[in-house]
Amino acid sequence: MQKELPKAYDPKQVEPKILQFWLEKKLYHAEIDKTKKPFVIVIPPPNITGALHMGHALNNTIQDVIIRIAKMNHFNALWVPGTDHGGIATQNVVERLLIKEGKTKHQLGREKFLEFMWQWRKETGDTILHQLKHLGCLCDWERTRFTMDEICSAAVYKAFKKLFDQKYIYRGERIVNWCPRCQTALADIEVEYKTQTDKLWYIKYPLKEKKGFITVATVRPETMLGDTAVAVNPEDERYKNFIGEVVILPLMNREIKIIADKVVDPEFGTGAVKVTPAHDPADFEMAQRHNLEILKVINEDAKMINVGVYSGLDRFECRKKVEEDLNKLGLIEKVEDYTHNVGICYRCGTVIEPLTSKQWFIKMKEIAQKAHKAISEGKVIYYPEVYRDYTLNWLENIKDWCISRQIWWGHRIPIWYCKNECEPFVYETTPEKCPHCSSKEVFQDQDVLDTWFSSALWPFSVFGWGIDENNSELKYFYPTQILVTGYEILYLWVARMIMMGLHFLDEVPFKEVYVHGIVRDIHGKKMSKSLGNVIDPLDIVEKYGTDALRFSLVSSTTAGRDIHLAEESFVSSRNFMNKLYNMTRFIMLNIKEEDEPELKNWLSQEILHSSENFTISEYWILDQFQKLILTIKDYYEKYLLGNISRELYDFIWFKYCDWYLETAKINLQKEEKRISTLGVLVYILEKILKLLHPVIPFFTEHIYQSVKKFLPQTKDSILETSWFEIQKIDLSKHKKEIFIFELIKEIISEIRSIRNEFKLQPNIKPKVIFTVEDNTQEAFLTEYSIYIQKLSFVDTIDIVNKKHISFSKPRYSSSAVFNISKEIGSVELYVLLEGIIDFEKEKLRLKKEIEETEKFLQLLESRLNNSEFLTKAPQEEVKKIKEKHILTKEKLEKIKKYYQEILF
RNA sequence: GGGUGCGUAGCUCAGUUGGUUAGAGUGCCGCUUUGACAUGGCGGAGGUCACAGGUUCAAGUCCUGUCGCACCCACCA
Repeated sequence: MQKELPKAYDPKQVEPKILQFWLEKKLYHAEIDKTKKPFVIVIPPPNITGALHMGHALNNTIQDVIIRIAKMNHFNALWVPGTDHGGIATQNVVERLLIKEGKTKHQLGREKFLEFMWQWRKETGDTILHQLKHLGCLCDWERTRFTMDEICSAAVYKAFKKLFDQKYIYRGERIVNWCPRCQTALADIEVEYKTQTDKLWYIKYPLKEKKGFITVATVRPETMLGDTAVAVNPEDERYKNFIGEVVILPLMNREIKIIADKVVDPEFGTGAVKVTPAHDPADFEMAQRHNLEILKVINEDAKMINVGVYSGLDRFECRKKVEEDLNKLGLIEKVEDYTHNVGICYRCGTVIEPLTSKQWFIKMKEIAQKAHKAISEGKVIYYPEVYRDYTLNWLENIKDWCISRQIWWGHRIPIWYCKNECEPFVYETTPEKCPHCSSKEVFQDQDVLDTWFSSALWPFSVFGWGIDENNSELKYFYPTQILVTGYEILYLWVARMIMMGLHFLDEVPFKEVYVHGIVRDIHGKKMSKSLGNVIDPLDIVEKYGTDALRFSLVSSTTAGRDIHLAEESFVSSRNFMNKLYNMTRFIMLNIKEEDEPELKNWLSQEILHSSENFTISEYWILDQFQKLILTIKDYYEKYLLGNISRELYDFIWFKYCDWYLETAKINLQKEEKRISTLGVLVYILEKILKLLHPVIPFFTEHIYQSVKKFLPQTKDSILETSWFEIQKIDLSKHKKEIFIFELIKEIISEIRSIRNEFKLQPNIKPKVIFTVEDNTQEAFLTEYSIYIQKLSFVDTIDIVNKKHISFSKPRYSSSAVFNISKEIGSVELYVLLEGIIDFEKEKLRLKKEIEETEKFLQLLESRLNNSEFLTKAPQEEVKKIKEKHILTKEKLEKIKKYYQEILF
């Protein structure tokens, strides 16, 4: 390293070069290697409409951390990237573009529109992958897939064909959420609910055989035109005699039956409910159970049909008309206000019309059971665990999957119909003739598959399952190791991958699922353009650097919880990068050129492992480092990546820099200590870099390249080294040194505190006196007083052995007592403040200290007076409290005595 | 309506299996340009751990209830 090093770290200088280096070395690429265990992640493919947002940044950073750790743990790590065609969402985006150009998709027609889609996908579809590359993501770019590319489409076709042949796929007239504006069925998940207050109408339906009425309540009177029954609860005493009776449906004058069904809530309304199977999901189910007629009275444009004079009216106009007509007939018993949820289209806000239509479904029950079993047996492990139970619960209540969508963008359903109404058949391309009647007039289903159908196959479609299910890549890389995802697509996607993986390959698609939360703003609100609270990851990269972005994201995560992000977080991470940079800079600037061979020699001879001849701060930092490693190991096993980052931050900043580095400065002054001090500095630096690398890859790679020349064993890239190495140094014989350094730290903090309390300017260096009671104490204080002197900015340190010299307490001073250990006893510290301090302030300070100490003593005594504590608490605990009690008591007496003296 | 999670310093959050006087970042106050770093250093103020009970020698941590917030599922006329 040059002498002229900038004082601040500049990621913009570093990141492009490092990225280039990785790409050129192809460190991202993995091939089949039977000597190594594979560790595979498939990316949750981002939608091609997407520009990178914070959610992507989080999701992919986590994956990158995991894949880099795997690589550094010497697995054959592979991360497969790709994008998703995104169905409705993408079609919408492009449709809006077209509208801006004054075109609609209907004007263009299907073929032209799709051409436009593909063109668009070609131009903008991979933007997000480029952005991920710059985020440092170590995806195998040579394996980039797209859900509608040849490889993945082959899988879609094969899966569809198999499911069809196995009779899992069926076509059914089912009730779906229909958006009359968008003209398509919507998945349940695509329906939003809005709370609104409407009128609840109580309508009297005349009985046919008897006199009187049965009254039903509804908020949608127009649907009564499609009623095919009235239902009551079988247990409802009021209506027991009505079951089986026939009523005359007003306005339509149709006869409909009164049936009994236990879903009817006797508490609601009148306890009797009108049944409109074609326009209400619950009623539809009832109709299935009771074999009711399903009468469609509202069409796809939300206009009334099959209802005589009402036909052609809009559903809301019709509502008014029905109300009027019922009023005229005197059939409205009463009207109440009623607040309820109304389903609306998540895209346009139009009120959803549930209606029946022909859709393709997959029978899910059997397939779900296999998944349920596998998850219960622990074949898929969820982090955090709660998500396993959510998934199991969902699988238990699974419904058939509606896989047809009335849009154009997607995999067109490979079903063909024949003019002669033969059985529909599956054919991948255009068939020449109907296989049943050989008619040449065949036409393909108009619909496309739900976008999640191809997503569900993703973990194996990317390895070419669709083309050859026995290919060697699939055999080697499948099942994958871990899937990283947000909890919002646990059912839509994750559960379905598990089901499809088990169904087609008889193996779960991944062994582990890492579930993370959603990135929100600082107040917990979702980031959205309309709220104006979006933080763009690209802006953050620009301002603070990629590593700062990554570090903030990773260290903010805690097991499955949402992240509340504020820009300050990135400032803090940027500062940490700078701290890291300057800490390295300090070490580099202290290594002279002529030191290099000696230093390298020192590091290679593993003198370290002999665990002799270190200073106390070195024993201490090596001990702290050992503890850090064990903690990290523990966290890694539970994938607590946030905790790992926070631990590293604390260790580096508050231990390595604040304390060890400061003492190292002192040791570097001593010629005989120079090399060993530099040695320990570099030893820990190297290991820190490796541990940090998965989270902040650019910075660590950059520094590694500079540190390399001192290291005995190196690789081209830090990625090729080991993430994790248990330290081989045995520190068990040096507990005493470690303990002493802790004590020295305390003493230094105390003196600093006293300095601040009396507002001593830095140029004022007071004298400090320690009183000790024996030679042991004297010896160690003498040995280490240099640390105290330098780090707390004091002039001289006198050590008075009370055995030999009589000692009278200095008048103007501030004191403290340090309990070294039971064996060694305690030492007293006096900071001489004569001529410097305000005497009155000192009295107040002492008074406060006495109060605090008394309070603490009381606490300890109350414990020791508790006989049950003495017998039931662990012995160690009791012993600790006892020791503490004795020492505190001594301390209190001393302070009190001193306080008396100072009062004259 | 059913379920889950959360409520700890002004703000955002850590806090393992219950065990000394509850921590960090940020903000605030004071001191500080000393040869790694002012994107820094040192010190400080600030918390009845939502509330009420209970279990325990001991509860931020376990149990019950209440209130508040968020989300998931269902969407029942």
